[in-house]
Amino acid sequence: MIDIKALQNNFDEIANKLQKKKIDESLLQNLKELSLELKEKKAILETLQAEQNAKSKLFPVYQKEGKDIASLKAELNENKQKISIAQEIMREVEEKLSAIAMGVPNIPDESVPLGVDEEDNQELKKVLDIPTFDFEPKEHWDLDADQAWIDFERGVKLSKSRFSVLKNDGARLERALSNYMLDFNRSRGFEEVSVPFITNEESLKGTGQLPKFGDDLFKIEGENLYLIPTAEVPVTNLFRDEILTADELPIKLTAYTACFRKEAGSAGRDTRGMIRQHQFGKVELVSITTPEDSDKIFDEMVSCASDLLKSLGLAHKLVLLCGGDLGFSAAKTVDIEVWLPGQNRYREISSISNTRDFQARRAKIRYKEGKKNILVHTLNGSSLAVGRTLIAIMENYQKSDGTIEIPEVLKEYMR
RNA sequence: GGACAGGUGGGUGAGUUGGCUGAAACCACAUCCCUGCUAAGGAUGCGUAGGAGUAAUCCUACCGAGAGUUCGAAUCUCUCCCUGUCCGCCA
Repeated sequence: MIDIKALQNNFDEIANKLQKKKIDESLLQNLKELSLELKEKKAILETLQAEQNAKSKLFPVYQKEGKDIASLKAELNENKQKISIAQEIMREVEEKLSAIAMGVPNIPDESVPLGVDEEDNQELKKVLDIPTFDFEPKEHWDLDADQAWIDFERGVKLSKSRFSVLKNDGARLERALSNYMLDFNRSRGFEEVSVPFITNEESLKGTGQLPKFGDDLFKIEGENLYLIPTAEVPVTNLFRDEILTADELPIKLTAYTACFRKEAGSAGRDTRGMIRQHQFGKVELVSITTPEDSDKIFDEMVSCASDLLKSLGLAHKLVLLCGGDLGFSAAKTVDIEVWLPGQNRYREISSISNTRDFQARRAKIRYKEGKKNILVHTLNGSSLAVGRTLIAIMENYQKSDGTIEIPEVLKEYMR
């Protein structure tokens, strides 16, 4: 959630910054007015409540002194009516306010470039040269005809389209990759956690997937529970409603989870192959930091993911997302795109975001600085999407005879 | 899933004939004093959120969540959630 108080005080500045995400200024104006109205209505209610409290305390006194209670009681009964009306009014304003506030995206950083879509993203750097082949490199689904690593048909039989089954060395490679990634991240100071793949509504509100993006989630029928779209949800929410101490920070965690997405807005896109599945494995990085440290940790996370790809010998580039391409909760995002020779293009394989205090405000994650409680910064990033890494290895390590070499660092994980 | 017992501040734990209890006491923690050495003693402070005020301070809400009864609820009623124990079931 954005800082409503800041919106009251620096309206123009915030409205201006949110232009990058194409947010209508009238919506913000509405939000500001509602917040001021709420303050006003709340003051009215609190005055009435104070009166009720004070006068209620007179009852035992009157009784002791033998005074008449009836008139006082009548007076307070009347006041009680006023209170319930004031309460109703306040609740209405509050609901309107929170409905809008929960739907306003995070404010982009100063450094985020202007732009409407991925065309306007800014390339930061390329890492490793793209490999050359003395034959025509195949796409992973063609390659797979020889390997039989991925069984698309039977994935569909078991579930539906956009599900697949891994077999043979494909299945083993997936597990090797997950293990390797976790070990790599641990060597960079990220502690491993294992979390539920199903979370409740509160958690999804905390990280920003709800209430706005419910269509992207698989909901469990009859329960207030959802399949997680990313480990970011359970791992960040580990600290929801908590007040941490300064010396606990930064908290740096890594977790492997399956991720589940409806891909509601992606009809027809990437229907072939394993690029866009309803279920995929991902190793995630999550950091909880002080505001001062969050830029530094962000860079560490980007390096971690980039170095991981480098260690696998996979050429990639780092891209700074423009305002229009930035996600709902992110103030700043760097995507990492890996080179896929078969497709002859770079494809997203990781996305690292600093949400600043946006999620922390929603999830009430704070830390103690002296006597004050300060919102932490939360950051998350993939390191990496396992399925896409598998594809990248297939396409980059393919031989002219259709076999696939295993990257050196993974060999010990494949024994 | 069934039966019973519970859910109070960082922890332990008082508080049921409803009313100076937002919450005793103890522990932990922080600062200071004393003392001096890996101990002891003393003083003070120590929940969250919002609002008013330069500030001291004051007001409101919160004792698992929500609703209700009442002039007034941590204390009574209802619903839900969670924890423990026993039973059932199960990797």
